[in-house]
Amino acid sequence: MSETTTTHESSDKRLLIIDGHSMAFRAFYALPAENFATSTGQHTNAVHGFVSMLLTMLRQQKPTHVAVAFDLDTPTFRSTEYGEYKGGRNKTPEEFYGQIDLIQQVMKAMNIPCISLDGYEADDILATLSKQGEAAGFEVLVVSGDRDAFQLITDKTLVLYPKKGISDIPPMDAEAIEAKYLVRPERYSDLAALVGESADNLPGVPGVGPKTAAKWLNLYGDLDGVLENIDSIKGKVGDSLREHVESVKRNRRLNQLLGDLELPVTLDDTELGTPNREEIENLFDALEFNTLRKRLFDHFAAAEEETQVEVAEINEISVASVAELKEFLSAGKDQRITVHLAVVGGELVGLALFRELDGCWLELGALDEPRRAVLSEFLADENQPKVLHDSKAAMHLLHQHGLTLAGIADDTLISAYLIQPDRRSHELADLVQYHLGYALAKPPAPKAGELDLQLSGDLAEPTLRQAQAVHDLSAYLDTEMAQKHADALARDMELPLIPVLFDMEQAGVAVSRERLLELREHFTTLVERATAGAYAAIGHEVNLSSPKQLQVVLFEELQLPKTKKIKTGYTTDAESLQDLLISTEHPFLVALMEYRDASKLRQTVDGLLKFVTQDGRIHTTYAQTVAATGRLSSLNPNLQNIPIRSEQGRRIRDVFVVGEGYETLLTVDYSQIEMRIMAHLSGDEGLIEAYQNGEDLHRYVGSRVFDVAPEDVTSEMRSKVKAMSYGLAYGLSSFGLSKQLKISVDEARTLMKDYFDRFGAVRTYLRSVVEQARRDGYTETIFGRRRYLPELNSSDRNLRQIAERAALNAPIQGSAADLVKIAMLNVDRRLREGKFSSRMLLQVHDELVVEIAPGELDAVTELVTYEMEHAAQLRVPLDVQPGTGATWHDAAH
DNA sequence: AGCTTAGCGA
DNA sequence: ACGTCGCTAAGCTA
Repeated sequence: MSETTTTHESSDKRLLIIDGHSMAFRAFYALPAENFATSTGQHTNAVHGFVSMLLTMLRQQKPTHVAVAFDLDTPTFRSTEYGEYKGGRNKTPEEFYGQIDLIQQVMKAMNIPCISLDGYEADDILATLSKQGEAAGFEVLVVSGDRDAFQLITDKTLVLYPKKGISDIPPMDAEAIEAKYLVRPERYSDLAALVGESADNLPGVPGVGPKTAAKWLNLYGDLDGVLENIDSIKGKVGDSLREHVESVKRNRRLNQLLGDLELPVTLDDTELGTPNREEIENLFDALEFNTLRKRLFDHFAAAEEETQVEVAEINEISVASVAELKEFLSAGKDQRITVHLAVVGGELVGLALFRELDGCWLELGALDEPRRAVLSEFLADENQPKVLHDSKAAMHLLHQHGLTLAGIADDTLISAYLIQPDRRSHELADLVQYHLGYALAKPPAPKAGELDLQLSGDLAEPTLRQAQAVHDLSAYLDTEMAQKHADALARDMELPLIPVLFDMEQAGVAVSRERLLELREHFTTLVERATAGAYAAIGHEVNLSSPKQLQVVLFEELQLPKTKKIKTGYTTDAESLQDLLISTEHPFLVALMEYRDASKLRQTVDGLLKFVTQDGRIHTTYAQTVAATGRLSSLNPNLQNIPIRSEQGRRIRDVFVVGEGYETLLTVDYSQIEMRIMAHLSGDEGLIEAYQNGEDLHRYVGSRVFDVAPEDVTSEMRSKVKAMSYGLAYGLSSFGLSKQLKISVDEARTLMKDYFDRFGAVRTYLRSVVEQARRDGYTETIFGRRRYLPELNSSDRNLRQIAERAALNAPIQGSAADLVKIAMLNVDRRLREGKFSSRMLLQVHDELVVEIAPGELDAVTELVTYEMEHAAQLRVPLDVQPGTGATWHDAAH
């Protein structure tokens, strides 16, 4: 019997349900009627807009099933109960007549079912279909301009609610509703009943707006609760509510959508097929739709070929004059504009701007001053939302040309990462292929050494194509993010962090080149000394950096005992060398280990020297979309792995110095952040109490595990429980613990049992994390960052166990990463608000390094300490330790 | 160019 | 087989 494993990455069935009248009206008002009429005088703007919008959604959302619901003119149970229902609406414009019928004809030709039901409204059909879809395992998208649809929002159902026009239709999920109306979607109808809905001619309680209604609902649970407690509501609004209670009850009856209707179609009937070509041809001939005809057939031709998705034509707009450029940019006011840079050999040469189907190309070298000024203002305008792929890199490139980038509304690199944090690459072309299903052409690469003057012209088309791809990806990934509840994380954490990281990278950290050179000499001397010693010990030369050659020396020449097996023979790693030294005391091993240590440190110093720039500083790059747990990583160079543990290694930290014009360096780091998160997540009373009482955690745990008084915990006991406590967060086994502590497996097992006997909630928590992740397909941090681990259900035991350890660790490491990011955002905000000149330079997972401007030390220390301690309210206090000094080493404590 | 081994950090 | 997440360098093989 075969078993299908469910993937949680994305559902393969997606149902798109459209409120036909609602969207037809949107389209009607978005396009001028006078521009869309056939030669016989039939207006077609609503039809055109509707079909265009539908095609855009098919392209962006890729539904597998589609249906359109329409109201009928006949009375509904609502108008029967309440004669004035939807009364008072303006008369339907004359130009609208006949267009609904035409839309239905197009739908029929496209083999998309139109559903109406006598006595009910389209909204009830949406409700019924979304319920059916959810039950059948679909991801459901409801397209409606009617707020009543919000009550349908669930984990699996989103509402696409048009903001304005037909191009900006953001997905609304529970978080979005809550942010806007302060109640969960399931309470939205209660709120609407109190507030009233003018579009339906349902008057609410006078004097009661969304804020008051939300306050009541959150106080009493729901509308029934409000009505039960109606007499305890004081003041004028209370009187008003009591006076209008009957209309509230009526409103609630009327705005409840019916999800259990008998429909004339089944879900299977809504499966998206191919259009009837002949019918479409005839219909579009009559409607005089030609560009739309091509778009429609291109779309379905591509869908049919599967691998070959046709991409919409780009309407390239000339921006040769200031007026044209202004026009392009202002036509998109309040609308997101995608910006994509063309880079040749690391140099910015031009950029493409794109919105919907319109795009323009600007070559930087050919830009006159007036247009440059317009572009510069556009890019820097915080209130002009922009969409990019890798906006931090773009900020650096633009900065080199004196341009500032702000107003980043979306970054597809971030979106793709939040949806699939385990993916190693999020390159644009890969994402387009994976999510949108077509191959994005690469811009022509320049021939080595020659800068072709024609090249810039050749770049316009591919760069516009890339901009279009970013635009389409953004729409698709935004929906995916909403579905996976990553939208708030993007909006409130990752996107705001981009400019903060940019500033840190731009600032860099000052280093003493002199000390680096001294250290290089020093470590070189040590390397040479160790090398000579090693050669002397064996009587000949050998490449001490070659594990392969070392294996020959150790295991053949010297006949030392074999170490742990690896692919290429036997390992020569530090731990094994140490073991060999203990058992054989061979002098070669001493020299080899000294060589390893010294050459590693020299290599670190050499690496740093390569990255010192003209300003005497090192500018690392933070990768925001690499670590699957949500951490940042640092590269070119990596400043998150500068040695600290060994005495010799620590000396490297002295080369990182306070910059000219600044007073000192401040470092602030979290104390035991991951253990505190473990205490919070597990809710273990013992751990929580220990932290709340400010005890030495490892001593406290040691006293419980070994059943002795805290003062009798020996340093050996303490280090054992410390290793165990940390190991637990990584999925440590008793075997691993025994190896680490060099004790027997039995002893390790007993140790763990004693630990869990005293801190049972930790075991319960760790088990529940894996269980939950196996069930849902993902783990989640305190702040809702998910990591998808499909291999928890793998039949390969090895893969499964790796995934289990990742599942144990991800919420802990990830929550810590979230906390630090929140702290960084708040520190950055307050440094700017307070007009401080001090600036954040480095983040090392649980530590922030700040360069302090003269006179600001006390205030900034206080500020950073406060924001790190208050990044979130956990069940245990967050403790941080500040330190200051002229070098990174001196600032550490 | 890509893999393997090694070692540094949280 | 046996603890998570990263980055870089060197040797070696292709």
